[in-house]
Amino acid sequence: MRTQTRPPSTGRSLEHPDRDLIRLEDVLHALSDPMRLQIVCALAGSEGEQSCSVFALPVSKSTTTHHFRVLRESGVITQIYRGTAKMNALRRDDLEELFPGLLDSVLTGAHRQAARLGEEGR
Amino acid sequence: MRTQTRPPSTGRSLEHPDRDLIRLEDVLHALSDPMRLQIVCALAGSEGEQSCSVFALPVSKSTTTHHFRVLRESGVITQIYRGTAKMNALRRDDLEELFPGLLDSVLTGAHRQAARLGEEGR
DNA sequence: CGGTTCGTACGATACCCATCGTAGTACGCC
DNA sequence: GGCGTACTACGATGGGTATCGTACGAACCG
Repeated sequence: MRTQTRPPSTGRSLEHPDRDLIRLEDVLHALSDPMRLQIVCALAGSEGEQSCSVFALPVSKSTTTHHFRVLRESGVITQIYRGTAKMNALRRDDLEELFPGLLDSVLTGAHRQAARLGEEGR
Repeated sequence: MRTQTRPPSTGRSLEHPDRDLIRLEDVLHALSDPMRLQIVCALAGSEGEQSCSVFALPVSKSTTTHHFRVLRESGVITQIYRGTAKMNALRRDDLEELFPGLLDSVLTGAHRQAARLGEEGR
């Protein structure tokens, strides 16, 4: 893996809940928004970190920031600044430890639903 | 199974979404409320139907009605009138068909979280 | 340094929703 | 018929939240 070109994280830091403080209700709520579910599916489909801007969501930048914050504060993703970009990654291990199988079943369900609705249900 | 003493359903009917119209976002939203998650856990713990009143939720009757309606309209439970009571049951088969493993992982996650938080996290 | 890119902060807005109380309906039973 | 139980309908209320635009900050590049 080519990690040598990845810029180091910068001074700015972001609050993340400790694993033991992640609550199932908050995770479910975070995933219950179509926009955020789409983000999570995209993150799961690509290994490693993705910047906020690669998703091209059909909402304003402010709204995008809002959704990523909800995902981070609920414990679904980690975020870190690298240069001007903010990189996002799923907290797969933490979620699997706390709620075994949950993330996978949500991702599978989302995938099946997209197929069932003919991709129009976005 | 003793079904002979169960009163038949009465004339009043209730709207339920067809299986194919159940949406993952709606299910996740329904489950993201602590009160409703508690209801679902209780329903899962007891086989068959349960009336609305056996749960003794710490909210008013109107609010209880509201939560059961959200669960029904999102496709998580079925409801049917039997005499004066309204009986509730999980739509296990439909959910399993649409979103395999989802309900089980949520239930398991809720159970583990309750244990982790020492039952105080209700 | 100046410009560009990426993301944030803040206020506004409109909508959603969890909660309640009160009044009412449906059903079973006496 | 009259009563009690179980649940509903409706309106109100307060808090949450998805959305936007605008103005700002932080880092990189030339």
